Amino acid sequence: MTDPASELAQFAKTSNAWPFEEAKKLVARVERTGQKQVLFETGYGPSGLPHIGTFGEVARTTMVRHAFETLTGGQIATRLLAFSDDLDGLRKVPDNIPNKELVAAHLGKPLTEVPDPFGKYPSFGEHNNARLRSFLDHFGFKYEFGSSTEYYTSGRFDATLLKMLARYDAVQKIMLPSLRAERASTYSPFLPIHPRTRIVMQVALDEVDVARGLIAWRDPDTGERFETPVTGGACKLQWKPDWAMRWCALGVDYEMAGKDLIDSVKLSGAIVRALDGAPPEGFNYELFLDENSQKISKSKGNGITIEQWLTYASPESLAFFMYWKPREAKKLYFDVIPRAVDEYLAFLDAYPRQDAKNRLGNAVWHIHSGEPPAPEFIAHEAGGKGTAISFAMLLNLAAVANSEDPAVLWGFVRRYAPAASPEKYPRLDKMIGYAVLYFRDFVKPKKVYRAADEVERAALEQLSDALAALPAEASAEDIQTLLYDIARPIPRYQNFSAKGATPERPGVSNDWFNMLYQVLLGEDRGPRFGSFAALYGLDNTRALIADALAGKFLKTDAA
RNA sequence: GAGCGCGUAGCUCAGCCGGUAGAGCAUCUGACUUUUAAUCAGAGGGUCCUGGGUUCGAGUCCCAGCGCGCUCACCA
Repeated sequence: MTDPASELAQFAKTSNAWPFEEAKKLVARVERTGQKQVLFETGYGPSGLPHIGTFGEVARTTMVRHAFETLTGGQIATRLLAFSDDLDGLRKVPDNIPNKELVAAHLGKPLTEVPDPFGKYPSFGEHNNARLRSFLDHFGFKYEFGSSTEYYTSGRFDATLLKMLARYDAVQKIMLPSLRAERASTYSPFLPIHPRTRIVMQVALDEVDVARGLIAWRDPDTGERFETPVTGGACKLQWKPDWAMRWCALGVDYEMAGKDLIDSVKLSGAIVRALDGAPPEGFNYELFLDENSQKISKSKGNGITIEQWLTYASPESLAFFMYWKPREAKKLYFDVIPRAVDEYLAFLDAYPRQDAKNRLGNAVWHIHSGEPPAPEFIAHEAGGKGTAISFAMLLNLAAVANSEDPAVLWGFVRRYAPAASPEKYPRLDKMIGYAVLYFRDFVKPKKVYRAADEVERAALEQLSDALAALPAEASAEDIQTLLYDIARPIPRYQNFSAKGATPERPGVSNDWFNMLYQVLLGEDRGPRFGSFAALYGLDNTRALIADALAGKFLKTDAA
């Protein structure tokens, strides 16, 4: 019998799309170990809010997960653990929170012991965990949430923690060469939580007592000596040993990380082996860069936020951005949005025409977990084949129409396809909404308007008066005729070589229309002006002329 | 110092398992002239960073180099 799932799996085996390449590593791992389940992990540091990188990591990991399920025909169970390192000590007060003094009084304590500055949760850590979960839920990711504090205190890590204590020397042998001398002298993989101040202590160890499962250390301020069990949440691990311990204790099979963590992955992997475990599969993706080609970091606040992206484009376009070439450094800034949208649409457009093998290499297959929606085609005439309307086209349209009103853009779309409507094309409708916002914020400010000279000024005033005399319901054709009649007597715009032109009734040259675009719209090209005025409204058009003549659009180079 | 990535038309980039070098934009030519460009037809444009190697054959694979960018080496 031909099981479609296994047929797909056969094609998947030869696919070189990166999620399959990644998933194949996991298939080899499963074949090696005979395990019946695969665990994916993504990490999260709850000292900040979830951001675009968090989205990228979960989205990409989900793509690998789905590729793996396809390769194995669903025979191996998969889990995705979104793990929050909320036992980590708070290092500094974030800028973007209220009640900073409240939080500042608890610096150094585990995030789950710092009060919530928003006053909604028992702790700051729990607040941010909740934000992470609602963030991931909002995008519909399937995952399980894990809290470091909960895992530590419940004893789930105890066995591995004791093992690390027993292998203390081996761990130090791995870690110390990676550190500078002054840091190495006090380095300990175990960070005891001070029993009185609750601060996560970074102190040199006095003694390692494997038999009793304890470490001994001294308070640097008072000199007082403490003995702390490494188990039960009394003690946390430095992050590289922590990562390794977690991989080992939970049996993590896959975790990806940015290229800034390449060395950390190596060190943590070595520690896992020292604990007789096997490090997970994974790969290093390139970092996102801001407009100046600098690494995007949450603390710097450069680049673009996920909210900003979603103001101007769909979540699918962002998922596409995450899919596309994860190993290449990419600028993550506003100007990449239109292209991401259009490439996504192009792949969506191609998908129905592709055979199974090519579909598996198509980004939209990975973005939509194997079930991309049908593309929306706008047909020029009933029964026509239709074309997909691109974001670039809409931006161009918004620019030449000079409009932030979706209804005006819809008017132009209907000129092309009379049967189109927001109800019939909901995704196009959304895209039009995105386009007008993008136009308003990024295109319009860069428009260059030209000042009208005396002849142009007179002609525009004449045009404005003539428009005022037209009935409000004047058709595009009526307006177009008016435009020609206004320009015809003006020598500058006369064109005697035009078809049907006579010396008594000259044609009108393109210069007339070009002037309208340059002075009124700040563009070298534009829509058929009669149609524009009809859609835009006669009063609005007159106001536009008045504003242009008043010099309101001219850049004042006051600097 | 170490690591990662990139280098293909004027610009932005594609190029899959090695088989005569591609697209969009830009440029140029032509068509259309109560016309709009969200149009139609066509053209030009390349030392695929350099040098070696493998191969019947290399933009593609391997080695070395050059250039550009980023990251790490304190914390996560």
